[in-house]
Amino acid sequence: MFDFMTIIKALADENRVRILMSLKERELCVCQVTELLGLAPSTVSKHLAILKQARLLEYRKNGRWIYYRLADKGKSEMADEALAWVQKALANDKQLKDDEDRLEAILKVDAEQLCRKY
Amino acid sequence: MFDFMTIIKALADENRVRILMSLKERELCVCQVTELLGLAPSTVSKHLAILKQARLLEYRKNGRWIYYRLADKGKSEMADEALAWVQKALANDKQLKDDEDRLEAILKVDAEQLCRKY
DNA sequence: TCTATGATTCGTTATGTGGCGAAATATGAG
DNA sequence: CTCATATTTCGCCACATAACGAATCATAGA
Repeated sequence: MFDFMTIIKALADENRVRILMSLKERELCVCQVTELLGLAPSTVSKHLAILKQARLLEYRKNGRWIYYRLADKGKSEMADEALAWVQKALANDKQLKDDEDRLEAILKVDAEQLCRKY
Repeated sequence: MFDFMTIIKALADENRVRILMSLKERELCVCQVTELLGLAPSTVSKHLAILKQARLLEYRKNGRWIYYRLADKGKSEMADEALAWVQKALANDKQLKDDEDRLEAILKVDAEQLCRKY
């Protein structure tokens, strides 16, 4: 029950759901997520930490950059099923399609240039 | 996205999840749910309203009693899948098994006698 | 080492939410 | 109608949480 509630509460914020969906096809560094959501870096960092705690995300470091991705499957069955459910439920969401389009543009900008804004 | 967030937020409270799971096999009137959770009737009523708004529950009136049940399938695909996911994820939850046991006892008491306490 | 920079942590503030009791509503019984 | 009772609505309080900016930490490069 505790693990389940941790996952549900992690999902119970629109910006965190947007993060999960933006990571469906690729990994992103924090500044790219920040650009997508239009929030302060500290806020995004907190959201990522909450998703990580729920075992919905993992990350890897590469120099000064930290790349987040959806959790690898098989580590937490509950997390796997939560992610599958969210993706299915929101597969055709219009707002998230907008995010996807804007993300395409963000990915075309050099990450180093993008981050320098903050 | 709005419907999805409404459902997720409805699920993001342990007492509301307990309500959903207690209704898995049967309908219950408000005072039975109140007895199960040990909360004030007004609080339970609010929780039920939130679940109803998310289309996870329906109800029927019978005299002074109002019986709540899980939403009939086929009305909201998102709600159907949410309920299926919750039930699968928590199928073996220990705390919820306790609820189930206590519910058995509550159901043996005449509902009229039970409600008179409040 | 020193500086620049990506990310996180901390402190604060505003808003949201769960809880209760009192009052209101609705329905059945007498 | 009047009273009892099952439920909901309302007003309030305590606590949780999302947001920001400032400060801190960590790492790469000069």
